[in-house]
Amino acid sequence: MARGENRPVTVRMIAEHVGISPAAVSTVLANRHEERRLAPATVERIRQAVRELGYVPNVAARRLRAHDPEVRHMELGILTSFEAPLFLVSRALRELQRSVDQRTAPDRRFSVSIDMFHAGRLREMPGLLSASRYNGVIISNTLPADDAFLTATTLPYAVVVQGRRLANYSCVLETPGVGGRRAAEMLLAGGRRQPAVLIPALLTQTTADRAESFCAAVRELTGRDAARISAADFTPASGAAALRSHLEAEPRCDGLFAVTDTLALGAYHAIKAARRTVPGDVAVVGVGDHEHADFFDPPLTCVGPVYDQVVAEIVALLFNLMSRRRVHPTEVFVPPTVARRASA
Amino acid sequence: MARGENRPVTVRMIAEHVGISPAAVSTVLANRHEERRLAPATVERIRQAVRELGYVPNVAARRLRAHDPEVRHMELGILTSFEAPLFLVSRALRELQRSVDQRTAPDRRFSVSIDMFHAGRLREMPGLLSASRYNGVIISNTLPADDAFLTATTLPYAVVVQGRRLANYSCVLETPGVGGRRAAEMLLAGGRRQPAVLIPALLTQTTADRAESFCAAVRELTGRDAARISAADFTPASGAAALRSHLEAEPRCDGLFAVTDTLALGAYHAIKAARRTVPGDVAVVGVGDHEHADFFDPPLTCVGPVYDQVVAEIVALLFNLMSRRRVHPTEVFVPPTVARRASA
DNA sequence: CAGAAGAGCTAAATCGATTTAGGCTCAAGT
DNA sequence: ACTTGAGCCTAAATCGATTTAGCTCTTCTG
Repeated sequence: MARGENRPVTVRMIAEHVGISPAAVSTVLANRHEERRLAPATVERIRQAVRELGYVPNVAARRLRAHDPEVRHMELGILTSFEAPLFLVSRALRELQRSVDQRTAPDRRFSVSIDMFHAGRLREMPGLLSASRYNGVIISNTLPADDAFLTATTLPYAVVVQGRRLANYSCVLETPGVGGRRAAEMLLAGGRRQPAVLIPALLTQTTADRAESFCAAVRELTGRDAARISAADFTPASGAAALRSHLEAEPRCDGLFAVTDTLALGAYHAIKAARRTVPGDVAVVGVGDHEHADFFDPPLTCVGPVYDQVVAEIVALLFNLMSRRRVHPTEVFVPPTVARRASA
Repeated sequence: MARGENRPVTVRMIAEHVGISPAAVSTVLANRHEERRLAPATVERIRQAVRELGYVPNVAARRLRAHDPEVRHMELGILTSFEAPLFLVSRALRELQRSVDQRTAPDRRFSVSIDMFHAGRLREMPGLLSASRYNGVIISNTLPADDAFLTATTLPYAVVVQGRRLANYSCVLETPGVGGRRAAEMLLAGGRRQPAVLIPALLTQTTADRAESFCAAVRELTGRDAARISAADFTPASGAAALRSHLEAEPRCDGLFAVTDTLALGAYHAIKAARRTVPGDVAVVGVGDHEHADFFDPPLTCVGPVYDQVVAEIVALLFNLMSRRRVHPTEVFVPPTVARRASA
């Protein structure tokens, strides 16, 4: 395997290698050699060369040439991190697809895809800066490092950021300062005296805000500080581990705000393992408008924005940006609501 | 909004509209008019025209022109249906990304994205047939209609199909005929006399096989037929509803094989709502190597292939196909294993 | 007033693949 | 001997955007 000097293999290179025209190579690659009557021997030589040289088609070139010039094609993407739960993203995608299906016309088509980056390393995403991949994107689940990168950059296409405020970007997010407060109020109104918040080590802006507003509200309403329990990541396992330690250190803990549903699942496990009950011994409030929260045992009381509404706002904004009907960055806030179930 | 005769707006059209060269328009679009010293008035006229005409850049053209000719770019996709749970897909994506990160070199980059289709309507996916979107794809969660479409077609790029056998495609799937049998054996060995299987209305091939092999094994081992409980879809809610009816009609039901984890979650709910216990009154076996199954209450015993192994096989196959080291379709079977937990 | 400097813009090549129209050879038919 | 046709292949245009090299005109300098 030679490296370095070997540029990507093109149709032209194959043609030269075989001593034939690019047209013939293209014909074979498209499997149209029969109708175009290429000699079987030639076809074989071309195929051989294709294999030997390790040809990989350039999809951009193919698309450019192949597309119907009557149809305009819009490429939309949802960018999220590998580390984030895909669940919300899939709802966003579904909703985006719905909007897009409505707008699809004979002369107007859309492609929607999900792309993922490693949390905190959005800047390394290939093609992010080049405007050569998307007509518009939704960016979600960024960490502060990603936010800093975005703020320092201007992406040359339509962007809507979900779940955080960023200078110069259009953003859709939960009204800040409210979610955590609602959770705190619920727990305290339920007579809990030792409320704690369970958070992952890496916080997105919205998650951090939830934790902050929770702690602020607890302090304001009780004069004491809420415990902050830090889990290694978002998984139930790390949530369970973190809560287990906490319950040992602080046995009087009687109320919990878990900032993701996966952490809440782990928390349930730890609470039950410690032979306590939800909500009898420990009340739990989760986050979001989770489609499975009803099936937690007990069903999980949640605080969060109605997700469909968030997505609808995002999609509307994105299309306005792409059509340039809106030029300046806009912030849209969706207030969190409480879905009262059995856990608090 | 005129329709029909209006072809997509190109840079050239804007240039003609303004009475200037395409180069100038391109300069403005790239926001490089300062360094290239375009007159502010001209810039404004161009911007105006861009807005008026509703210009949408052609990303394929941009990419073709913009890319570094030293670097070969491979586009990989994971195709799955909107209706399927995204959870497994996200693991596949993560694993694919890992492989891809390893293979990334200065002269070799990859893009990986998830694309979704409506279950049963894969054929409507734009760009599927044209070879102008992907260098290689993994197709997952297809329904019989999609399978039929695929069998009748030859996609002009590397394809690996997950979870079903299709003529002329390379496939990776759970060893057929085994998973359901294991589930049946476990339930029967646990002394269950009235085992049932809970399935969604729309069955993928693997899911259907699990249900079949379960029923076959029950019949073989007991001489009686297992009950088939059909849920409207994959959601916990529909699983709960279906099982509720079943428990009313068939109160002696004491063992359940739920073919997806979401259905199992719904099943737990219905069983508890009927004031029965898992596994005391009803033992439950789920499917897969689910990262959250440990945190179900009680933890869910599962039958299924080790998912990481499945993904590893898929990725290996895909790369072999793309490099043309393997030309003929191959089938890879991954045997299901049992993860024994508390529910059965 | 010649020449330089700069402002403002354009022509044309280019990215990689596809496809249309047509060219050349040789054999068969008249 | 001349046409016809089949077989096999090529030249060149094309998709839409970007960029380099360079052109023209004005203004300023010495």
